Amino acid sequence: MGPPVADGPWLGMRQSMATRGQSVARTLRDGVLDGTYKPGARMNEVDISNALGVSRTPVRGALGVLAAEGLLDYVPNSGYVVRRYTVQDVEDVYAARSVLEGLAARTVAERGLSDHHRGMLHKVLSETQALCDAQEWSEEVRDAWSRLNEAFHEAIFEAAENRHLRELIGKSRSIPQLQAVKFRWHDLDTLAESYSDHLEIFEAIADRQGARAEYLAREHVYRSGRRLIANWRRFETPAPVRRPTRRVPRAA
Amino acid sequence: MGPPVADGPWLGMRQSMATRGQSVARTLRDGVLDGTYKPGARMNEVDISNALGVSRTPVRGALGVLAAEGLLDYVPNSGYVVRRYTVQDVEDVYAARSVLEGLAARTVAERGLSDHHRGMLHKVLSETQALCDAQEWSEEVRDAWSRLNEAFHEAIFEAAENRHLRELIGKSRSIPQLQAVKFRWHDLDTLAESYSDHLEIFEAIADRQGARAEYLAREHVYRSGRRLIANWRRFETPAPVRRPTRRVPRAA
DNA sequence: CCGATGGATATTGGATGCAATACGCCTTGA
DNA sequence: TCAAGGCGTATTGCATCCAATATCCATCGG
Repeated sequence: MGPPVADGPWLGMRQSMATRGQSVARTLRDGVLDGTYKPGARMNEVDISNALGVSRTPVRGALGVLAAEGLLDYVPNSGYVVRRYTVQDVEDVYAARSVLEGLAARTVAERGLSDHHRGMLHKVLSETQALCDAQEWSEEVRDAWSRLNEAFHEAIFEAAENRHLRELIGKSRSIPQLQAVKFRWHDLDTLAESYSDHLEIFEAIADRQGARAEYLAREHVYRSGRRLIANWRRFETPAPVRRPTRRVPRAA
Repeated sequence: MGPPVADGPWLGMRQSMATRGQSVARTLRDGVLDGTYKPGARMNEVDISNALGVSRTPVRGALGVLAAEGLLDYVPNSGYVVRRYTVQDVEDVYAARSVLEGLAARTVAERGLSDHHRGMLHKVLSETQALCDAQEWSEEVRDAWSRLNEAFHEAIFEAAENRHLRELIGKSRSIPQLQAVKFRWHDLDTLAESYSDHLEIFEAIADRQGARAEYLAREHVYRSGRRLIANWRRFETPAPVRRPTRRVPRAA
């Protein structure tokens, strides 16, 4: 691990990027979102450096960025800790998300759907309906539904053509452990319910019913939030018995 | 400027903070918001280091954070540039802000005002009324009004007790040059109009009229946004004649 | 006269070493 | 037995050095 490093295929990097710093940031961000790094966990710079095969410099940069994104808490001279979202936090996030998605839906309804976005939404809805009609439930179905749900909402944000709105929604979707918790308790009934919501939202948008689209989107997100909140506690990592201690005694 | 640095009173630092990195971040953030660093300007690490009397290390950290906050654009291997907000961007921001402030107002109306927040709002409104009644207009009046406006909205966010909402609103208020542009064209009429808006919002909240509070807040922010947008172009820095070039030839 | 090409150089990216800080633990005293 | 203080050490903060990269500019070829 000398200075030049010979640029081998860095193990631990999920994808090559422009700079090591960006690469590390992406790796750590994914890790926080999917629960690899659990809420309350200390982000030790040296450990991460060793794990990713880089020096502390890009790691420090990445940690600062993730803290600015709200994924980590930073305590000067102490370090970075994965931020813990309480049930209250999740409620707050979804309250905000619901009005933002409402805005997106209304905007698209008023602006009108382009053929491109109409096609995308139609495709997503068709596939979702197929999933519903199959009347089967499995890991694969759940993942497929997760992706379709993502795609539906994503298409609406994209059609709204509001850069700032995208950034805010992105922030609202960046919750530690969210990927690990979301959809975990879903079943065929909730799938059908969500599909029906999506269909109504789409029709309202297509019919350029701005106020109705906004209301439906808000309500849809609100209900999704309720489901998530009802299950959040069950997946919470246990409370921090001791305050996040600085040093973890090594095995040796 | 040797390694130990003897910790003198660093010139250029506006306030001492826990770490140099935080201090630099705050200084640069203020500079971007108040227009000291103009949109499109390159943030040269060496120049900033020299200006602030620190090494490049904390500067680099701060730049990464500001980029994550959306104040700077980052191009790998090229550097950081102050993000340029077009009229479209400002429209987008205010579209989002209006629904977020609407949410805040509705939340407070439904939750009910604590005595503390009721007192704060009352105080702010009284002072604003005094400002209106004086029927004078000056730099000082404008600044006072700016602060009172800030305080009014801030009190409502605080009363909403929604941490995430606060973060999102904060992001929506972080626009380069905003401090330099905002309120610049205001006069006694717009002051009176805004005061009247604030009063109505307050009364709706106090009367626990959630839907009405939401509507009024949305509309109020929307109108403020219209005013800002109408004047944004006039204060825009001229278009970048050449693409943001990497190197600026020195005088020597 | 204009476009391509190859240094020269400014600037960023990253690694390393050292200083500063805070935490854990042990000692000491009552 | 428990509280207070000091020491050792892990860890972060920062400065500096070197490598990598992109831009600029001069030169060259057409």
